[in-house]
Amino acid sequence: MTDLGRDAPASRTVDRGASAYVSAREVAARAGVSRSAVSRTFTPGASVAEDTRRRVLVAAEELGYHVNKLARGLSLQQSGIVCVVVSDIMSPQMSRLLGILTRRLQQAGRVAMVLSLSGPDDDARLVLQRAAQYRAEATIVLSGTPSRSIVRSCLESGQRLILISRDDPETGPDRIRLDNAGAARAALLAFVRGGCRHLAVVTTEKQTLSLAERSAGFIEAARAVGIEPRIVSRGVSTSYENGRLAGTELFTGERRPDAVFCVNDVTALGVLDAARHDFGLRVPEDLSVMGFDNIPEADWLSYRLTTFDQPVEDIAAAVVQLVEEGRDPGGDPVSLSFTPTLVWRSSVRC
Amino acid sequence: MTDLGRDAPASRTVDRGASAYVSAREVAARAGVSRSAVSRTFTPGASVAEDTRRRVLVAAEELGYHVNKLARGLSLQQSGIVCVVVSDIMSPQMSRLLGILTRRLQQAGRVAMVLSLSGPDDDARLVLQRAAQYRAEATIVLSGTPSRSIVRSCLESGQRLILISRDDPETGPDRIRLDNAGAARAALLAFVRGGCRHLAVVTTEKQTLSLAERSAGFIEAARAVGIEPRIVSRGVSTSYENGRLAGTELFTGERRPDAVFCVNDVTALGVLDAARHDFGLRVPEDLSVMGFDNIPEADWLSYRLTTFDQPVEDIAAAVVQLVEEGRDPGGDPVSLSFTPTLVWRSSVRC
DNA sequence: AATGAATGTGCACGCGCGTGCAAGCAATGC
DNA sequence: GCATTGCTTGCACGCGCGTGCACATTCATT
Repeated sequence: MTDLGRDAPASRTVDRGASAYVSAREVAARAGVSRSAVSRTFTPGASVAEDTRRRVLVAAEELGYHVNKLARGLSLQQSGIVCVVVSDIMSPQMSRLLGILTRRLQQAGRVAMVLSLSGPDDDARLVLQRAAQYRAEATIVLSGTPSRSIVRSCLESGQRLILISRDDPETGPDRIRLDNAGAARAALLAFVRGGCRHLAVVTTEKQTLSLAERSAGFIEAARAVGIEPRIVSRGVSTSYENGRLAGTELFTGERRPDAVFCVNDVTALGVLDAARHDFGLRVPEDLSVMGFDNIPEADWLSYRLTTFDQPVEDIAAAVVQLVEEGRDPGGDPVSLSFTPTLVWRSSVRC
Repeated sequence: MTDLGRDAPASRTVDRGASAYVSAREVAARAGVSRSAVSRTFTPGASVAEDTRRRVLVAAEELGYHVNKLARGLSLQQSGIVCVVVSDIMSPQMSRLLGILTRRLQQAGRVAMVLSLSGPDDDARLVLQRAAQYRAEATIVLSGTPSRSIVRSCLESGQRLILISRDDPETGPDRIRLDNAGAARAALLAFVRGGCRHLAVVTTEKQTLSLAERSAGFIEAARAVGIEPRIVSRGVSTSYENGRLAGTELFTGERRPDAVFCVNDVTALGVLDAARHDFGLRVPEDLSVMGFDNIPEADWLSYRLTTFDQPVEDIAAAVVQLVEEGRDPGGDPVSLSFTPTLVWRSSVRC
């Protein structure tokens, strides 16, 4: 009565040295119940007698049993896996978003699978294919701009796609966006109010949607008040080094600007350092610099960069909610927009 | 002869709005072959006639089929999933390592599942449990210090554990370590050669193995040459803010140190900023500061921090190799050690 | 023409799990 | 005493896949 079926008549594949995970059948054998009972014990809401439940739990504990979520996902058709596509994890802003996202997904009972996008657009397809192979409940694209055909084929093959600050608005996937143009207008307004007239904008040669919106928004707003800003784009990615190079270019010639709007904090810090250390400019007396993202470094004493904060927590929360809701097949794709808030520090004259 | 079995008599579950992924059976029906043929087409090295192979590929393409790696993993007993346990993704060093790691894992045909460790040690168990549930081929622990009992129970339940700079050497899992003590000795030597005699070390109250080794190594080395360094530990985590606070404490009193060794770059930058901006000290004339990790920010113009570079690429490569090799059941756990290299910049007098 | 080898294909099983269905059992109502 | 109800439990099936085995087919060889 105590413990029958002591020796597990489980299977013949017992001696697998590597990854010898315990299966429910072995637990069942040890607990002297059927495998169904084990399964029910670990299924919330299933009907199991308190006695058997306890016996199963004891046996599971002793054997070190863990439900196989892969198999469970197979029958339930939901893996619990959410893929997150990123290219530059190292960048402070991306790692911030990624961190918050994984944490929240985890709290929601999901798990984040991070897919790195190495270089060109081409492997966007490979990465998304990977996501499909693991039957991701949703795929969140933080970096890279999958071509429209790729996006369509993903959607057709049953994948759930959530683009964050990616692509143009007319395609099919759910989208989360930032009011970049509005922020850029606010930036211009701040510069003008501070008395700056010689404006410049620093961006990169290869622009993503976000970056393009920011620079274009700034340029438009400037023109609307009769100012034609200088535009400097350096390098492919928004790095500190490219920011410094852009700054060097800006400050070398004659018409030195008195205010620079950077599409990105890291770039802005590069510009800032070039101004101070390479050209001996005083910020904000000689020069105002504004960034975007509000990365932690922007608050450091050496910089105190005025910038726009992305509501990362809200964005992550929205994404998780989208994932949890699921997607109704016929329904229109969701499109959410968030507003960055200006964080005043001391890199802009006011 | 062209295409028989046109309408897929697949299953009754066709109308699943959400995540309607295509299965091999439907592809088989469309291509007019058996499901085995489809399976073999996507299995490297399996025997398929060129003709059927093409037909299958066409059908798969049309239907948007992707092999279900969950199911494949179920029968092959290898999921391709590698879990990476991290707590502070936001920190530059962690995100650097994580980025390289995910990329290399991906190149090796694996996929990284990131598990965030929220706060206390307690949920280390929950997180590792999660890894087991997804039948991770290996679990790489970058943050958090799972208690020995947790580690043992993980190993017993068949999990493959790789600890990076974690735990003490006597437990069972594979380990990758850094020669922190050696680096600390080199740091001291550099200070002494630079003529510094009033030394200090900045660390945190809650130390991980790495941090403890660094501070202890420095202290020992200092005592070996007859110097008793001041020790300041601030806060729980190694953050910029805690570094700044530690710096404030160091520079406020009488016996101001002329050299500070920080267990961490981010902390060092906080100390540096406190020294320069809050106390008007000149670096390196009045004060030498050394950090650890060589994060990108350390190379920025405002800091130019002398620090130790972790061979992140090598570490990641070693981890991937460990994962690929598998673990022979009886064999001793692997233990690898790497050596950080001193990167000279201009925050230390020489 | 007959035989052997070689190649390709389908069948059926198992991987670990959830669950509908029916059978078992105890408790309750008449 | 019997019928009814409610709760457990085991059986059996399917989720999507890889693969051993047997069979069909083709081709070269004797």
